[in-house]
Amino acid sequence: MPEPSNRPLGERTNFLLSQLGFHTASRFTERLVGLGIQPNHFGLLMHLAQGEGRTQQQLAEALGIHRKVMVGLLDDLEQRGLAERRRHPADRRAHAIHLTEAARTLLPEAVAVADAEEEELLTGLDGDERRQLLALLQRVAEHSGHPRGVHPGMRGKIAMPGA
Amino acid sequence: MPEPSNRPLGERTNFLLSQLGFHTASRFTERLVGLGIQPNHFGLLMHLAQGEGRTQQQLAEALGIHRKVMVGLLDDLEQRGLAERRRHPADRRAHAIHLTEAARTLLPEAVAVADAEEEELLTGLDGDERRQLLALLQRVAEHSGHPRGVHPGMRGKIAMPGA
DNA sequence: GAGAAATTGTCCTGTACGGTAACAATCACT
DNA sequence: AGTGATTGTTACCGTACAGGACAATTTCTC
Repeated sequence: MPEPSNRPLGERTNFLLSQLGFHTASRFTERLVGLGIQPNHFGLLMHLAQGEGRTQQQLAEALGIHRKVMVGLLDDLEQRGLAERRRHPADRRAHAIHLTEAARTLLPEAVAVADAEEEELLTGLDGDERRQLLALLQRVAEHSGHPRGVHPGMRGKIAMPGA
Repeated sequence: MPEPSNRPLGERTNFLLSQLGFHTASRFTERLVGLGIQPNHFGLLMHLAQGEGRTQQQLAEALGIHRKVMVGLLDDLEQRGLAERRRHPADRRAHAIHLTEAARTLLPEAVAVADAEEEELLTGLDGDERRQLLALLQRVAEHSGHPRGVHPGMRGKIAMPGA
């Protein structure tokens, strides 16, 4: 076994990733409050935007969460007027999930919030450095074995300090 | 307001940071189970290692958490035989927190776990790329305004999928 | 086709956790 | 000496998550 290194936490890539990831997520959560949704709602909406009519089960599987959680998420979205459960044309047990017009209006705003968050986070890096960082993170993410664009924190709301 | 970009989540730096940060933290949590502690315990131990005898209040302040949480953390550590509350020499209300010998044995093992986690995470990047990534993350962290080496997730255990 | 097994969405229950308020003991200031 | 502030702790409450159970339907098996 290699002997443990003496680096402080602030010089460890894994610690920095966790720290910054938590920081961004919290910030994003705060900024989304104005739109009346949470990050996991945003993730679900994004997923729905690229393919409607799927069942709750399919959605849950794609996002790596349990069906039960999807029930709650869709309850939220439906009450918020952003999604609707229609009858599934082929399976009368299942629901076909669709976005509403309101969702199509809100989604770009949420994306703009994400853009603003990213911009604020990356202040201090120039264009080249941003591209470098993005590319490196993509390589690491690729190797981590996670499905692309699926956030492991979807199983549960992201903790928001001081809220 | 700039128009929202159409990039998928997997091409957004903030999303990748959050995704990877969550991933590493979960992995670290899992790996730490063998040592009988959690990441927030680890953070506290690391902090204690570079200065014992402080009061719970001082520790809580340094780590950005509430006194009440520190009570629970120290209860855990004390029960685990890793820290002890001694009488404070100057203030009879306060406790002076010290590490035990067991902690001094365990801490390097925990650091080794962190090292192993980092190594696994960064497989796929060569030495130069690792240095680049670390430097970029440090710059971003510097600008984020967080105290160095303090994890915002200390206020609460990091969620561990599937546990 | 008829019955058995699996699937979908939902609900209920227990459990754990975070945050607020309150408390006794002690210190600091006047 | 007395009043207010500080330290550590406990009790309380509301929320969130995992597990199992459930009716309605589909799919498989014979």
